[in-house]
Formats: sequence, structure tokens, C-alpha cells
Amino acid sequence: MLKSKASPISLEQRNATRLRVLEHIRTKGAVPRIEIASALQTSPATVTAATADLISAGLIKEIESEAQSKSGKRGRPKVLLQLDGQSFLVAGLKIARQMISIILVDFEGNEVTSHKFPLDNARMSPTDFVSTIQKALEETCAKIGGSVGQLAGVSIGVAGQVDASRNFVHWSSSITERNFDFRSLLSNQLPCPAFIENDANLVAKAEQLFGLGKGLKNFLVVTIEHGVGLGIVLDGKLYRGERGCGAEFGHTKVQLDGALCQCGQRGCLEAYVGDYALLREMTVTGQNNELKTASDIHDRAFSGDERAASVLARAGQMFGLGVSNLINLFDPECIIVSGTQKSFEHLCTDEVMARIRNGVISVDAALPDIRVHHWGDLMWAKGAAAYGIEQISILKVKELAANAS
Amino acid sequence: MLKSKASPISLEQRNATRLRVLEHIRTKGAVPRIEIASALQTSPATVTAATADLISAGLIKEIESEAQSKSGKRGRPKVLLQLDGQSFLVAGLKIARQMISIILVDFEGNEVTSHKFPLDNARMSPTDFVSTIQKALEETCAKIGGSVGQLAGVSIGVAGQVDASRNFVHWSSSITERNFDFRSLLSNQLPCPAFIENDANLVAKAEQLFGLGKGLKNFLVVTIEHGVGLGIVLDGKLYRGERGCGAEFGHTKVQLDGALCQCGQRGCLEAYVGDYALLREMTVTGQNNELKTASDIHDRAFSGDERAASVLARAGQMFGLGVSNLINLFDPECIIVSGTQKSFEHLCTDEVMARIRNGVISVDAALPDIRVHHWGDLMWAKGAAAYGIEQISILKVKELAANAS
DNA sequence: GTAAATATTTTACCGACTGAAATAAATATG
DNA sequence: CATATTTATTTCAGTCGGTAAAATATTTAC
Repeated sequence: MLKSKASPISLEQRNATRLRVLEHIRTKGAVPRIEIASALQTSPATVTAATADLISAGLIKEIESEAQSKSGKRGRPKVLLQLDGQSFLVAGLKIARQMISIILVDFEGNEVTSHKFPLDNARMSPTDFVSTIQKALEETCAKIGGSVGQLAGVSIGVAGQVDASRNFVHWSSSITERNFDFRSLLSNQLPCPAFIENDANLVAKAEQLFGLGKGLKNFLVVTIEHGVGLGIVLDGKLYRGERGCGAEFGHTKVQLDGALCQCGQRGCLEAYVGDYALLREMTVTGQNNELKTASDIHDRAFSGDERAASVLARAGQMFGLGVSNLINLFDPECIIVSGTQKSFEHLCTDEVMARIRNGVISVDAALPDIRVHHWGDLMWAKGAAAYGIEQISILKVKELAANAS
Repeated sequence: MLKSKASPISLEQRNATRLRVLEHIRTKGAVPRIEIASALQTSPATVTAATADLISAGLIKEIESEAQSKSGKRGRPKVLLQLDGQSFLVAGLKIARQMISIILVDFEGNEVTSHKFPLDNARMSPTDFVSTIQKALEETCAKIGGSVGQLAGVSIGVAGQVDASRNFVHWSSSITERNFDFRSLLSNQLPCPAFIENDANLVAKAEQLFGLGKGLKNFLVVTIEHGVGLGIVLDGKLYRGERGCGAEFGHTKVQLDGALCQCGQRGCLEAYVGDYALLREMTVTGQNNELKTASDIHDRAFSGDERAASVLARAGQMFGLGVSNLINLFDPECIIVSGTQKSFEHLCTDEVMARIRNGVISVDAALPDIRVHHWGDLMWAKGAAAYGIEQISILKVKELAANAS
């Protein structure tokens, strides 16, 4: 292998082109080279070179275009390119309070298998954290008769503040230590690259790669679970802020000196729409003994309980206020409201949507789309997997360039 | 002139490098080539080529380094590079309700002269708008015995929604027509390139080029005049949102179904901190006959009027709430509060700052700086000039590449 | 005066991208 | 069926930006 004298700038440009081609194929599905060239405003020659590399790396493949003969058009037929789904296996993990959800996906993001690993301790030391993850991964891989060694990458989602570029966790509810650098621990314990990210950012990634944000440049993803999270995608990239931690949408204030929030402050959005906030409200009615989740309250409201309905309605009003503020500030292409449970139906009612629309300063251009995405309970794990796939793609393209010597 | 076969990508890369060098020199002042190379992570050879071009375009110049001999260090002395302030004259205009403020600046942003041009009509037709601007420019240039022909560029700031990339005004309080394309009108009437932008974005530009945002990558500029505006700089670039209109910070909601705002909605931040909101509050006290501006209320409060003080305090509380929301969402490096008058002192009190800090979810990293910038009354015009200088720089670098044939 | 140190410029070269030509693979046409 | 036409892809020579290394410039140290 000769030593390459390529300038770093050239390399970066080359990698960027490869990645743009790859992302275009991921977004559009089966496309011929000529369309990639025109879509990316580049020359067919470049696309030939880039796709040749991606094929040799096993990231994409040519497929037979059955529909070709039907097209009835003259000329050499287009050769369609597609992701090579079989090429890699990626694991996505979400660390929650009582369990770890794991999903194994192929390179296209298709679920291969999934698993739930119960947790005794919601908070673990970094060492326990990683070894528990390893155990969870082993169990998951065993399900398909495989081993952890087969994984191309592992992506881990946690609640909290993470500097993903350094696998550095400033703080997480799942980990006892603060400001811990997971790089060496992860690379020592796991046989493949591993990545840690904030969970809301991961869901944003999932929407971008596989979900309702496919192909969009500027959009926001509001995640609803027990609390409210936000992932920001600007110019096609996750925006992480200066300190690398996620946007704290749930703790934006919607009421001056308002309701007390778990974070200790007053008037946070989460103090009005979070699960615990709803349950707290219900204590006033003296009914909360039987109520355990927001879904219970929803059932109660649906069966005619006016107090329950009013609690949910108020949450919806506050949520609408918060979302309209997001639109006023970010002016995004689209806002995606993503949640796993049925329990956020009260945040997607016509009344809430109307409130959002009425809270946005109108311009001539149409309002951003507000799309609601009801995920299964693997939402967070899928988000992690999406991020993993993206990071593995970047790694593979880099390797490609390094080996090109 | 030979026809160049340069690929568009090469050209873009070249221009980007030239501009990065130019911006570095603008930010750092007098710097030697070697430091530019290390700061921009590029090779000295590239810097030599880039600076040679910029010098030939008259954008920068070499200066004698008097302090050289004192340095007492061996080796060839550094040759310092600096902006060539004399190279271009740029006009910045702010169109307000009752007047146009104009400032002429050199390429370094130094004020050459300024002028105020009274307006009869706050709202003008596009044709009148441009011809009034032309008249105002002529008067201004006459002040220094020059003519409009000498200007390298004109930059115009208006309140409203502007797509600056197309000189397209969706809506502005200064213009009777909506959705007007000013491109042909401006290029026909003015002898130099002209640019229109939203005024809050312009102030953000001024902070970035000359002010407290110098050298920063991610920061927010909150502008205070009659209302409240916001300019967003992310990754060194103005963020304009999907529809190209400014962020509507003044119309983010800080109270569910709160005070009525000029925009017709309820609970907008501006409905609590805008001039008219303060004056409205004072009507309740029966005192507002004598009060015309927020500054009057401030005087009143200072001389012991508790009602006036309470009106201002409430505005401060709401403002603090709004700003803490900005920090929670954007996690910026720095927030700059910029205003022209003394009338926003009540928004910069220790109490307000404490409220902001208390409203931000704390992480280990330090809170973003909150810096207050008291400008003279030419703030907006200077902002326009800053934008003009930037746009002219881009144009000149493009010309350079075109002539390089 | 010569050596050493540091800044800048020159030179030879690399490599990403491109346009144009060549090639490939289909249909249309007679 | 052979040939022309059309369209997709690949090959190839060339351009250009950036770089490393060598050369040059200009200073201080001794």
C-alpha cells in the first residue's frame, strides 16, 4: 500500500461527494446514475466514480430493472442503484428507566429482530452501563443465532446531555457519573464502533432517514414520552447547540412563575404536558389512585370525565403555545410530532392544531406542515439505529478513501 | 480573455477560500500570512495565492510592521495584512416610520458621514420607495462632496419579511405593495449593487462583523426598538428559516391567551415589552397623556413612581422569560441584546439577568454570555452597512475569479 | 561576515471534478 | 435482419485548487 499524498481537502471533498450520493440513494430508493448526477448537480463521470466506490464497499448495489422493457423507450436502459440492505447489521439501543430496548436493523433500516432487556437499576456506573449493554446485545444477537461480532456498529440513545462527536456524556439519568468519556470503555468492550447520542436527536435522525423528514432540509422533531423533547435539523444536519446538548424544549417557559417542574423551575412546558404533570393535576380531583399513566387519563376523559378532559385540554393548549413558538422562531419546513404511545392523542387534536396555527405570525407563504407520527414502542431504538447507520456509512466511506492509496 | 474551463466546484472552492481569508483578516485586524494559514488550517502557499488576489482586487493591503524590530526575534519579519479601508464606500440605510437613516462607511466599516432624511409617508409604493432612497443617498453623498456614483454598494434595512437572496420583499411596513421583487427597480435606479434585508438580521450582521459577535459562530441578537426582533447566526451564517423571513421573537407567546398584541394575537412577548404595550399599561394609571415613549416611563419610574416601576418590572420579567426560552432552544455561544435608546435599560437589570439565568436548564458548561450593546441611533443603518460590506466582498471575490481567465 | 531562524514565494505534483469522446445497450425503421 | 437513433454509462485527457518541499528573502545571533 503506497502512502497517499492526497491533500486533506481533496479527501474531504471526495468523501462528501460519496456521502451525498449515498444519501441520495437512501432517500430516493432505486435511482439510475444519470438522475443522481442531475439531482446533485454534478457530472455523470463523477457519479460513475462515486458509485463504483460505494459498490466496492458493499454499501449499494445495482439491481435489475424489470420495468425496463415496459418503458418502451429507446436507448441504453437505466441501471438502478439501491442500498445494499444485506451489507451491514446495526444495533440501536434506547436506555430507559426500566429496560433497554434493542433493535437490529440491516443497512436499509429494516428490522431484523428486536429485544427488551429489563433493568434493575435505572442508574448505573459507566462500567456497569457498558457491560449491561453488552449483555443486552448478546441476548439480542442470540435471537437470530448470531453474535455481537457480526455487528457493524452499535448506537446508544440516552436521555440527557451528550456530546455525540466525542462519545462524551455530560449528564444522563441512566448514568451515575457526570462528564464521562465513553470512548475507551466502548472501544475496549465492544467489537465494533459504538456511538452515544441524546435520544431526542436520535428520533430526529430516524425521521430524517426513514420517517416523515425524509429529504427535508429544515425541520423539527418534537418527541413525546414522559416528557417533551426536541430534535432540530437545520440544513440537513442535526443542530446540537454550542454546548452539544439537546434543545430543552420541555423546559421552555410557557407561564411566568407557573407550575412547578421536576427540574425545580416554574412554568416549564413539561410541567403542564408531562405525564407527571397530568397525574398531579388529577390528584386535585381525588382520583389519581387508580391512574398511572397519561393513557389512563385519556381513557377517563373519553368516557366522559370532564375533569380529566379539562386536564388534557389544558395540556394541549400549553403544548400548542410551545409549538407555535417553535415555528415563530425556527420557521421550519415541517414540524413532526413523534410519540410511541397513544397517550399523546390529546396533543394532536384539531383544537391544538388550530391553536398552533393561530399562534404563528402569518406570512403569505403557507404554514409549515405539522405531521404527527405514531411510532411503535421501538421508536427510540429505531432512532438509535438510524444514527448508527449514518455513522457507519461515514466510517465506511472514510475507509474507502484511506484504502484507495 | 480566454474562455475558462474551470469547473464550477473549483471556482466555488476558490471563492470560499478567498472569502475565508478576507473574513479572517476582518475579524483579526492586522495579521501575517503565516497566522492566517495556521488559523484556517491551510498551507502558506494557498494563503500567498489568496492574499495576492485580494490585494490585486484592492480589498486588503500590506502594512509596515513598525513593531517588528522591537520583537527582537530572528527570522524574516512577518508582513502584516489589513483591510484596505479606502477601497470602497458603502451606504447603509434604515427605513423607519418618520425618516431614513443613512450612513456611509469605508470598507472597514468606519463612518465617513451620516444623514437623516425625513419621511412624510411611512408607507410608500415601491417606485416612490426607491426614488426616495435615491434622493436620500444623493443628499448624503453631497455632504462629503461626492456623488452616488462613487458608492460600491447600497444596503437597505426594512422592518418586515424579506427574502434577501432575491431582493424580494414579502411584506414590509414601509411599502404599500406585498410580494414585490425589487431587483430590476433597484438595478435600474441605482448605479451600484443594492441589497434589501430585514432590519433585525442586519443588526446581527453588524454584531458579527464589527460588534460583540466578532468571531463567534453561534449567537443570537435580540434587537429592541419599538418592538422586539431577533437575528440568528448559526455556524457563522445568518439563519433565515424556510420561508426566508426573520424569526418572530416578538410574537412568541409568553402567556396563554394573554395581552392583546398589535398583530391581533394574544400573549405575544411584544404585547408585554413593546413601547405601545408599556404606554397602554400606563393608561390604567391615568397618566399616559404626558407619556410618549418608554423612556418617559423609565424617567417616571426612576423618580419614584411605583406604578411606572411595576410596569417596567413586568416587562422585564416577560423579557427574561423569552430570552431564557431562546437559550433553552438554541443553546447559543452568546446572546447580544442590542438597542439604540436608553429606553431598554429596564430589560437589562440584574433582576432580568437573574431571571434569564434561572430560566435556563443548567448544564455543567457555563451559561452563554449575555451581552448588552448600547448603540447610537445609527445602529440599524450600521447594520445595513455591515451587510453591504459583506455582500460587496462576495461580489468582488466573484469578479476576481471571473477575470482570472 | 556567517550561521540560524523565520516568513514568504516558487515549483512540481496530486487528485477531484469535468467535458467530450467512446462505448454499451436498448428501440425504431425499413 | 441490418442499420440508424436514442439514451446511459464509462473512459480519457485536461483544468484547477491545494499541498509539500525546495528555494528565496530578511531578519537576529554570534
